[in-house]
Amino acid sequence: MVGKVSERREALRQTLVEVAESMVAHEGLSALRARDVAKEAGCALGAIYLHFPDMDALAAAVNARTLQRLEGEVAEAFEAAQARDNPKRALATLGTTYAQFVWENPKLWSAIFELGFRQGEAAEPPQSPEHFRLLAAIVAPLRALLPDGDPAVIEAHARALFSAVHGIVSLSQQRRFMAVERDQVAGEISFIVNAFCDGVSASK
Amino acid sequence: MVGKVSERREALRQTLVEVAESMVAHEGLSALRARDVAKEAGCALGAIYLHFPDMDALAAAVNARTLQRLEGEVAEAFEAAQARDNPKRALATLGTTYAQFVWENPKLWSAIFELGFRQGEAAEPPQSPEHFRLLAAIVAPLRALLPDGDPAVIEAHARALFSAVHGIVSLSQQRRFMAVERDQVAGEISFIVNAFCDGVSASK
DNA sequence: ACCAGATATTGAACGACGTTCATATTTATA
DNA sequence: TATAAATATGAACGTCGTTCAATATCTGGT
Repeated sequence: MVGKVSERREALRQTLVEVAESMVAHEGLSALRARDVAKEAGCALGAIYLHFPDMDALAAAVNARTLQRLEGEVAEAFEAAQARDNPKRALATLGTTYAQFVWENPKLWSAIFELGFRQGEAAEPPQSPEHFRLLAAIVAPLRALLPDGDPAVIEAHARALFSAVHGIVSLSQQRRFMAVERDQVAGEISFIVNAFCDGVSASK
Repeated sequence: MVGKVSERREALRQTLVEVAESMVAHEGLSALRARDVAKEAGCALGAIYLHFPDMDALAAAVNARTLQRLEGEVAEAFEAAQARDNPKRALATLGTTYAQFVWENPKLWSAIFELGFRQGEAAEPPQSPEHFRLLAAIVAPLRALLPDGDPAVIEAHARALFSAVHGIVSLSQQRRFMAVERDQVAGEISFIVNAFCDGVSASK
């Protein structure tokens, strides 16, 4: 009728992910219900399971999209801010862009970790192009600060720096534990990034 | 029969929390089932709701215990490592002790954030004695590094430093996103703590 | 010691959920 | 068009958290 079978199959898969993404973005991961998704996507309840083994897999598809957007946006802003002679400033952009993304997409971002906790440890590290792009964007200015550094060490530092920024943003957004006040986040991120850079330079 | 009513009431409440804690510690928060708790605690299903408004409240009681233990242990190791003339070393102990607690109690620790995500933003900041003790333990060496610093700024730095360590440990334990490899965590925590301290000193 | 009235406890029943699978429908092939 | 294969359906199932009418227990006045 409307097209080839494989096309309609793929179209429904896309629709399911988009519907699910909208629900997670507006109501949170816990509001992602199979019956609601089916109704909104205009298919039968069981049809979801022709495209995804279970609801967690659908949620994972939503999370993969979010992660790609996040990594893409951060890497982009990061690269745009690359002043060749100012790696500190470039790295500070990492933090503020990450924080901004989290504030603009709090429930999509939460869903990534909510599902992660539910599924325990990840079996394999992320391997998307966006992920490598983001990692490379952090490694580049670190290499400028530490020209003779072991690449493996520099990558470990890059991961640690990103994780540190993630920790500040994460606890602040949840307002739990040892959270930094919201209006102090940007300042503290700059502070820690600058100190980190100075530490990198000094260890050379 | 066995004692006054109020005593038995309180005893059952304790039993419920202990049973729930054991379940979360061994099987994770998602394995905390009302019927299992009731059976294990030797009470009726409905009896749980005489002590807690819902299962999330029982989980929250477990989490409060975990958080107290965590904050207590970290603060203790932290204070024990206080070499008056070596605030860097003292602060590095913060990170390693936190990481060790997470590795020894992965599911109890996960439950704190799993429930947190489920319940959205916290309404009020934590106020337990252990929390203030931990905060004070971090503030003290920072004040040594920054004797004339504004107390509010120092507290913000303390929260940011803890959050940064939390981010490194958290992503590493989940093995997700930009996780630091497990055997590099201690080194990266030391690195970031040292750089942070140098940054604090330099900003004076 | 007895017995109401108050209080505490029980567990069957309810509704919502993810998931399954016998059935119905649509599509591809001859 | 006839027939087999592939695809979609949604009622039904089992498992949750939660409720509440029914039951058991306790308490204080006689």
